[in-house]
Amino acid sequence: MNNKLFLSDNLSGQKRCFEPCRYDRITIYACGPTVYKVPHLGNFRSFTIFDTLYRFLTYLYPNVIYVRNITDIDDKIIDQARAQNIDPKLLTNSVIESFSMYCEKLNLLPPTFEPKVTDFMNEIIADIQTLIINGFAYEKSHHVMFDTTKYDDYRKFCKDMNTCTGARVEVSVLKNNENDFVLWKPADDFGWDSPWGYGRPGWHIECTSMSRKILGFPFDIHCGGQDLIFPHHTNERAQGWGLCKTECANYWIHNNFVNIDGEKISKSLGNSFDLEELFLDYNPMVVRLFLLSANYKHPLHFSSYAMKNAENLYNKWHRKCHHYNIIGCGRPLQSVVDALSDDLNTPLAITRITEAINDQDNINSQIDVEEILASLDLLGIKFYDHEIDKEINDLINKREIARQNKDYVQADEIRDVLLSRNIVLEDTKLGVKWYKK
RNA sequence: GGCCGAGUGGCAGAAUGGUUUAUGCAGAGGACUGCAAAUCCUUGUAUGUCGGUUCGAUUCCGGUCUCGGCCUCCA
Repeated sequence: MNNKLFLSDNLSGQKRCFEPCRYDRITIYACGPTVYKVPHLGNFRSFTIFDTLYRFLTYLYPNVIYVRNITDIDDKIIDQARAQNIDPKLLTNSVIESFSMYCEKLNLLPPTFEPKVTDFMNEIIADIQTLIINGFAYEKSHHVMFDTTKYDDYRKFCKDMNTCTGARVEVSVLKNNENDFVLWKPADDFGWDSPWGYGRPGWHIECTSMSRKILGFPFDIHCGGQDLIFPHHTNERAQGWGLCKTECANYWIHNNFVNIDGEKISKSLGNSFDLEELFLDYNPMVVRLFLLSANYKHPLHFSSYAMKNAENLYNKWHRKCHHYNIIGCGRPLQSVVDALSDDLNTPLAITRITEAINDQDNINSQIDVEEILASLDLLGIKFYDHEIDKEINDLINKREIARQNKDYVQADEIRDVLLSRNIVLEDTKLGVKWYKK
């Protein structure tokens, strides 16, 4: 492997050279959505970043297994379903459908596995039993709690974090220790039978059971939003250790948030908005480019100005490249590979692509065009398909005839018609070019 | 209160112990165009603050200020 990949591992707090467990089987797990509501732009930043990581790992290694789960049982799902007076399954299916549609629009590759929690209930129950047997969990009033004092390394993620004085914590009487957390809890309805009664799993055990079953411990990379560091990933480590006496993952990657008006976008803050609204104004590829325009560890500020920036850049790329529809051949630019190798530096990769595109000589060279297109593919950026092109090209040809006849009225009419469909024309010495606004 | 992260031009956002600090957008002037658009050429503006290390720091270290995040809902 010529290119060494460096990743900021949050557990060690250091940027480390990536050494996979096995070169022939790279394993990566990303915490996916809880489907009580369609994920918002901030959620999709995470999925887009890890999709890009998946794409890059796939470029570097022959076989990459990418797992992104779907949490389809949870208190919020129950609450939301009750509020709408519908079956939770109906709710989750509908949200999953929208989620999949947005994933497709944003050109997120399907993960190798996309497990649902409800399909892993046997594994979850078995894992909780194992934790009890191994002495890491205790049963109390039909609950099963994880005993955090049994795991010496519990605080590695959050070192000296004071968990007591934060005010938001109410220590339940069920807990033997303040950090203990729920593995299983009783449920009135929407539950499963278990040795501890009818109930459902706590939030953290599901990812442990699914990742262990599908990937095995330790797998290579565990990723998610930075709000998951504590408690979710902290507790996953504890559970993994309790089950297997091993780390569950070798690298922990966390992305920063999308901010709007100086605050993170969040479902609970109520400042999130549906991607559908965004897609009315912007091409999904513009949204993807925006989401990759900042380093994943840094906050990304959402504004119409920032979106406009991304749109302008995308249009520029499109204008220069979309006529070269070459797919699946060529290697990406070395400069782009270098940028991504350094902790997935997507803003720098975007810069490198722009530099290459700005260099007219490159555009005249077929091989370099392929390099640019392969680089765009690494970032998951694509242009349009030929079907639409044909209709547009027909109109453009009609307008060219009008222009040759100096019938500028008709020529401008056609241009306006296309413009109303957000197609912008350019008359160049090499012919007419168009791009989509 | 504890812990973590971030402060770069009008905006977004990279990089770097050193003669000239990207890239894109926006601005100004010019070329080109049936009109445009795009493109090309020219062009101005920045490293929160105070110290320290150094021949030299925006970059390393320390203080400080500001902002954001986590502290059992969260990507």
